[in-house]
Amino acid sequence: MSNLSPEFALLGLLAEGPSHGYDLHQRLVTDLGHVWHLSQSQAYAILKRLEARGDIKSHTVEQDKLPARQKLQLTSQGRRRFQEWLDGGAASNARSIRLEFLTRLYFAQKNEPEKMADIYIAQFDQVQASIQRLTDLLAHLPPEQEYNRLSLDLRLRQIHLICKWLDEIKTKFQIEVPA
Amino acid sequence: MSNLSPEFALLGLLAEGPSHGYDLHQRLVTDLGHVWHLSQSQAYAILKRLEARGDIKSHTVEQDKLPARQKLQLTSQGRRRFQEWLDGGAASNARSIRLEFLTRLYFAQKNEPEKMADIYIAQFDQVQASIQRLTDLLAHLPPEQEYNRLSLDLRLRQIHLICKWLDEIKTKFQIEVPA
DNA sequence: CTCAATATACTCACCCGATGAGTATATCAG
DNA sequence: CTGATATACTCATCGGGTGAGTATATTGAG
Repeated sequence: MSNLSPEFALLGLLAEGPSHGYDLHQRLVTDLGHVWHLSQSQAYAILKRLEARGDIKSHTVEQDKLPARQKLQLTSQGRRRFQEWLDGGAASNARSIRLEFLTRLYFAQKNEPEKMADIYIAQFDQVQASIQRLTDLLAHLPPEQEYNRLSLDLRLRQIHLICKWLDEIKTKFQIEVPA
Repeated sequence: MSNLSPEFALLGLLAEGPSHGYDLHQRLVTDLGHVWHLSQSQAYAILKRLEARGDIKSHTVEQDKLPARQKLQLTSQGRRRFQEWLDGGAASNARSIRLEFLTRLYFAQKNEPEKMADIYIAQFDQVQASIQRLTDLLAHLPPEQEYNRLSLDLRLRQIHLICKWLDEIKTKFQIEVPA
């Protein structure tokens, strides 16, 4: 998968009730516009793909005066895929943590706040694993590889930074983590 | 452009002398494999595009035993484009700084070390501008936009981190910056 | 000696991400 | 009444990225 588009964010918005492309795009921009940057046309493209995959189904609704809409609904498969994404994974690099973790938290807070702790913990564990992986890589990197070293070094520090940021999020949302 | 592929890295390697796809890919992986992650097929795809654009020209060279090669050379346009990239721009977000700035520095150190300071300064200035931009955005963000705020906040901190990292690079390479 | 792994060199089919422009109608403010 | 903004969606085009396939040559382990 290694999915870095707001595909699941759209699925999640649609999980709150049937809607249509224009509206989903608007809502995503309003609520998560500084998380995901999504053009209108790209939103439609993703929705089309989701429909082709069977996560969404659509039918045309005529309107009195405005152009017809494609009313979209989640299929049960789509709902399952969204739940699996929400419960299942955790992102592993800086960018995808910012995007995916925040999106997971957003939907959890809205719909099932009791899940926030699980999401937090899964992400925290993943971050620890990344620190381990990058530290090992750095330790075994031949010393003459200066530029590779600088790159890995920055990545490692970025992950450490995310650790601190996660900790503040834990406090902010009063997430209880078992010792 | 907002180009986030190792296009210019390939151009830069070719600037050191005519070569062919397989070799360029190998060298990129060896020297900058933890900066750019580039599959072989993607390397060929980029080279093809560069040829279509007229930055590269190729001709077939038969070999005794091994498969024929497409020998690649920079055109004068390609050389110019590479120089413009090297001298011209500076990346503005965390990821592209890691990728592009390090790549610029790599080629400068190899071929024209006196340029390192200019590249450093251009990047530093760009980072200051990003800090300004993100700080302003955050200041004007409505307080109810929690998730947008968290995202911008992380981005801002990442840029601050890069500031420190840049400073260490300055020391490491003994770059002299006028006050 | 032989066979399998590795190296050389490149191609192809496919999908996803992203932009920018275009289309058409409706409403609202000045 | 006119021009900006909102509603609603389409299309062409490009670039990024994967995974598998093709074909031959060399090397090394048993």
